[in-house]
Amino acid sequence: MNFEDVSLTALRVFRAVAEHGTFTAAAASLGYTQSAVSRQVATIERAAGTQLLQRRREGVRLTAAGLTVLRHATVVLHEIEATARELSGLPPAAGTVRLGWIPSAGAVLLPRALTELSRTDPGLRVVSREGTTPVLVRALRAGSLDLVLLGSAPPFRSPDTETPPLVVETLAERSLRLAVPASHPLARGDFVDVADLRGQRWIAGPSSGEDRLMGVWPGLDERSEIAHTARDWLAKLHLVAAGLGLTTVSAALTPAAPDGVRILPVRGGPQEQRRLLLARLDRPSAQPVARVAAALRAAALDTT
Amino acid sequence: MNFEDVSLTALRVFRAVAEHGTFTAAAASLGYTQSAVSRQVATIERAAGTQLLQRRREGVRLTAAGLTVLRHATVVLHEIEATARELSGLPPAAGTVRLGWIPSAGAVLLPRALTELSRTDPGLRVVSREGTTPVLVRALRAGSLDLVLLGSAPPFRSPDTETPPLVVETLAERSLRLAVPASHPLARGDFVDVADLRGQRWIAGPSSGEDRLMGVWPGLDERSEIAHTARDWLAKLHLVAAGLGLTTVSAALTPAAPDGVRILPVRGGPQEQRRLLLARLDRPSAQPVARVAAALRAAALDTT
DNA sequence: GAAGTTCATGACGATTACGCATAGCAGATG
DNA sequence: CATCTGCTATGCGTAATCGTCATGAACTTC
Repeated sequence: MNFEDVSLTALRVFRAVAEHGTFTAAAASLGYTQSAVSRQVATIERAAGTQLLQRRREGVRLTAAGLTVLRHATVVLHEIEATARELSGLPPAAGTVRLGWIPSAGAVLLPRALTELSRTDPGLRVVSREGTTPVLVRALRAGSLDLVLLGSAPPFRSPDTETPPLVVETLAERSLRLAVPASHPLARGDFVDVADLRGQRWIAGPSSGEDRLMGVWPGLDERSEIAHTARDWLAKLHLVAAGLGLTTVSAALTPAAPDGVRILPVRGGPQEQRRLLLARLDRPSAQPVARVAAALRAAALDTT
Repeated sequence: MNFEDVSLTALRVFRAVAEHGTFTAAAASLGYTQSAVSRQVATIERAAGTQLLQRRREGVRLTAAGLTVLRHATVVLHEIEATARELSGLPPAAGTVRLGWIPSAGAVLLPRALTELSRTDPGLRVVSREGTTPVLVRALRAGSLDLVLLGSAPPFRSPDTETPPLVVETLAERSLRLAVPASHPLARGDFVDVADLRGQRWIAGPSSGEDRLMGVWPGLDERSEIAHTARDWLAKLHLVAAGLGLTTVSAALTPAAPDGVRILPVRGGPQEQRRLLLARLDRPSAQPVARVAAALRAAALDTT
């Protein structure tokens, strides 16, 4: 079987798998069973004559050939969708930009950039969605997002190691700060000393994988007590406001801190920097995408 | 049924129909029966929700929607083929240019341009094929040719009236000439007077459609005797050499005239001009295509 | 070692796609 | 006017394909 005999269905299934990272999730997103996905992937791999996916316990990873297929598949499927749109008389819909963002970019940068955009480019339509870094990166590679806002911590590795590499731009570099209840003794000054952080109670992020101490000040070698874990920033900050613990927060979130929470720098330890990244594919960006990127860049400068 | 549900097979069939102009010819080129083609076209039209082809007695003609679909289909199919090539480890094969030409461009211009190209761009591969104007234009639109050499006579209408229009460039404008046997009384001078053309025997081209007098000097209102009809230039010119008749020929063919044939201008009538055109789609041309176009342009100037 | 992931696969029913044969239609030809 | 020769459309039977269900195998986590 030749690759030219693949079906569009197989390409769609493959794209969904690439985007969601597992057969099961892809199946759910398509309304198929996992079995159907498995067969379609087997078929397309037979057609390609090579493995396109490395099966690993936690899901799949694209091989080099898989990336090649994905690159072409996104073009093909996009073209089909564009044909359908044109035939139904709709405009080319080239004005819509799809943006992905991590939660910590959603409270300040995103609304500012979008507000500004709606003033300067009222014709531009932006649809956005939140997600974790791996989810957003996969969606970007699968062609279902045009731009992605990501975070990065030292040693500032690239968000993925695939080829071709993503085009990544640093929008801002901010120091990591501490969210402290206004009523807390530590909140009296304009900064906190790292020595005072031992023995505090912490509100951590969801313990996902390696960086399981997200939310706890880095480098505290003593066993820190994690009192609560939460993913949502509003919840985290209100837990802090209620005096239930401390948490780390990017300086960029300062303007969004609710009453009862102070965002303070920490002195005495190594500089803890966090970067906000804007990533896209290495294809030439359409003009509306470039406008949104520019607005995000401007908004990031604004919040300095 | 939505257009997004079309199959690649349907797109391929549709492209073949657009290229060959009839269901039957498309079926033959694909190794299908006419029945299968008819069904696939019906399916894709149902998916598109509109007629894509006007059925006429002599074949089909694309509607506006049909052109839209064709445009996208060529992209999609090209992308699939590129994927197949990449997966089999071959280079992107971006160095191959597909050129179409009408017979009168094949004897002089084509070999000159290709010889020159093989000297200046040895890495460039050109595959070419001969065809009639409508066949070549359809093949160009269907994406199976990159460049097409065409002829044009007054009133120099565009080779087709579809949208988007083809990008057409005039490579040369030559006067129409007369091929005369060297032994013929008319061959004594350096030109022929139009008055002497009455009552001659002619070697015409195949009587296809409107321009059924191709080969006979235009404007001879009397009934001219067509002694032979031939499509092939070598045959035509050797029929002339054997004294079996006269025929018209573009001045560009002069260097290719065999012994026993003189190519002479005709005086006394209106100027009969013929243009050699180079046509391509309105998409931006890849660099190798531009090289070939440049070589053709240069060769056309050379043969002035 | 039990439970919960992951992907793979045999069996089955519904759909689809093809070729064959034939019908319908319009212009050319005698 | 009848026939012939292009063209496309369609009824029918067969063979391949696709998706679900149910189950299995490999592996991590508790």
